Amino acid sequence: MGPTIKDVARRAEVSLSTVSAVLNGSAPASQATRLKVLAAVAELGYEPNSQARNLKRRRSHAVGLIVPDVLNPFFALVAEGVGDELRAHDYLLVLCSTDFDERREASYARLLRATRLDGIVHLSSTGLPPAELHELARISKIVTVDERVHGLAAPFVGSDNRRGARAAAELALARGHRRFGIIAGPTGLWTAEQRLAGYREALAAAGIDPDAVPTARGDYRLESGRSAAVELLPQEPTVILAANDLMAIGCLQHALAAGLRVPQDLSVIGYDDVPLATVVTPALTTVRQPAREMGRVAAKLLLDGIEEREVPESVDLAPELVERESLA
Amino acid sequence: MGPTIKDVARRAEVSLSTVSAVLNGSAPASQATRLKVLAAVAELGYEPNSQARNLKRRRSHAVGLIVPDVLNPFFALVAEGVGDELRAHDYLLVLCSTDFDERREASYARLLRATRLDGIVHLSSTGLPPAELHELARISKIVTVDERVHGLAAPFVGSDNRRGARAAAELALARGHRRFGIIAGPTGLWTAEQRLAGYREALAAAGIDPDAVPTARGDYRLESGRSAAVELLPQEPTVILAANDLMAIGCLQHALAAGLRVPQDLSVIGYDDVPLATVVTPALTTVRQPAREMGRVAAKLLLDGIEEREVPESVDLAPELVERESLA
DNA sequence: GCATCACTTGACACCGCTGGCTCGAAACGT
DNA sequence: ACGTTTCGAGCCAGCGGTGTCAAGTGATGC
Repeated sequence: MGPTIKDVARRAEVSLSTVSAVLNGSAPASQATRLKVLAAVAELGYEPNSQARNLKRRRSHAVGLIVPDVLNPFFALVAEGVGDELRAHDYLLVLCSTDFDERREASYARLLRATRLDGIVHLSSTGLPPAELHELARISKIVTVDERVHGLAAPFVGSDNRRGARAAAELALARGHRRFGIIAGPTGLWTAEQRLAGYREALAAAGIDPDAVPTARGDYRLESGRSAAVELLPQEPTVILAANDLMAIGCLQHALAAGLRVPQDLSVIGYDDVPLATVVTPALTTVRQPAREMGRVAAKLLLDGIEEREVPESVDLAPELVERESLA
Repeated sequence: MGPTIKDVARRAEVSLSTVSAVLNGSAPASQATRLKVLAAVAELGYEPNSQARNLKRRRSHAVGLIVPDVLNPFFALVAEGVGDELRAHDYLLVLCSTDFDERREASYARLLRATRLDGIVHLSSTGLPPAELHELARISKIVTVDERVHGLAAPFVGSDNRRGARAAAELALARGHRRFGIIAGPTGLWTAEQRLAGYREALAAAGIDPDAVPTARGDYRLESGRSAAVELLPQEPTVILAANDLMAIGCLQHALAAGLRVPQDLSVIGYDDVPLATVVTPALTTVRQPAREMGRVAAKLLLDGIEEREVPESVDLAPELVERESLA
């Protein structure tokens, strides 16, 4: 075992509390004692045991991040943002990847509850988290990101998905497209519904009946974009609006494989602007969500809450259209 | 605050230690008391405070993962593997993303040292970690993954990079290629050097002088693959061997942009087999590293070490050639 | 009916650190 | 010169558990 505060006290020939006081600056100390203590700390290579400190202070100086899947670059970006903010404040990040599995999420919620984390950043994949999470939320600070969660009274950080989607549709309209196809996200997910609503709103405003637009549902994963394309292409749209980039790319691949030229024969617009969007050919025109920033802000809100500062009910970041090559 | 073991004891009308004994099974208890205790736990919704338990037991039931960048899908896969294994044993995962910055790595090492984690999984980006990490390694269990670390006496989990690279080069040779270009990884990195050695070995065995093969260095990132391509293409190779997929893709993009057809005019072989490899067009022929498995094994080794079981010095997983479309 | 034994149960001393409170001494005021 | 304030340092009681150890219980055997 490493040296304890007791060893330091003995070595510096002062009492335990004096060492503690010097190290935390929690009580005044004379220059002489301070020096003695610091010298002893250095000689011993003493490092305070944060378990003991946390127990006493009833804090853990750590926050959990519940996320469906770190392989998804959007989530990974959010995670990075959260991590950046936490590191800046010397908080630890406990990563919980649920792999879209509700049972795992529940078991994590239990684990985190026992762990007495100071707070949780929650990124839902279902919009309807298990009962355990509500339980956790009652005793722990929590903030939700990106996906609104039903019945969870927690600060929310996201972007205006409806507006972003509307902008995407309007751009396509402005380019002269009239034959649309839509790949929506999973039913019940707030982001998915908002984006769909945004698309439909813009189309309706341009005099196109949204109900007449071929619409397929995907699950936000690449593969589901492919299947959606299979469904949509026979209707011969000139542009497909996809609720996220991964599905847009799946769609793109299927279209390419089917011999269509993109964007000449078919245009595709994604959503999120994940790094991947620039590496596919043609590079994806999409709506940028400031994912890293969302993570950062969420962490900041959480830290504010933990340190009993005022926290806004919700903060919305602005989505931003980014034009690349997949729209003609 | 939530209920403590004291509250449970009072409610069940037994002593503190009885509750503890029942909950941990550390001492025999009659069926009757057990039931009383369990009932009280359920009624109160009691959850043991793991901070207190950890302090007493001198364990944290958490391990740290030091990784350069979770956005890199290879690292993310390793992280998933580590996370899977840890979750199965109810260990927490503390994520430390260093963003390739040695100062950050050092500051994480200090933070982790104070935190008394049970162990560390370390994935180096430099092969030469800061002094703080060596310090940390002295007092903490640690296992390294993928990248060998100089002067760190810790179990290692990786794959045989030399063999994988040789296999890639041999495949190209078998397809009749004679004009090679190589994009190597950063100097000083074990994986990079091993892969380069593997390529050269195979070429030499086929009677090609490795020193005469145009070779560029990249930093494992996509952009560096592009610049390497700029350097290499004028030499008119028919195939380029890249030390990882990201650089291979960068190279691919540049080649495509320069009007070359892949694989007809130029073949490209990557390394790692990240998920991205299948989404680019043409899909990348590459050498698969079992990243998730590596993470899982590393975590397993670490857990074994923590629980004082026998741990092998090093475990090597087998790389595997995966043929797709980028090789003609 | 009483001693013995196997089994339970409860008291208590920590784990390492914090912080309120007390105490002594020096510095100040009148 | 004495009482009062001030400030630095030490004592000690926790934080919420765990696990050892000794005492207590009921059942059993003679």
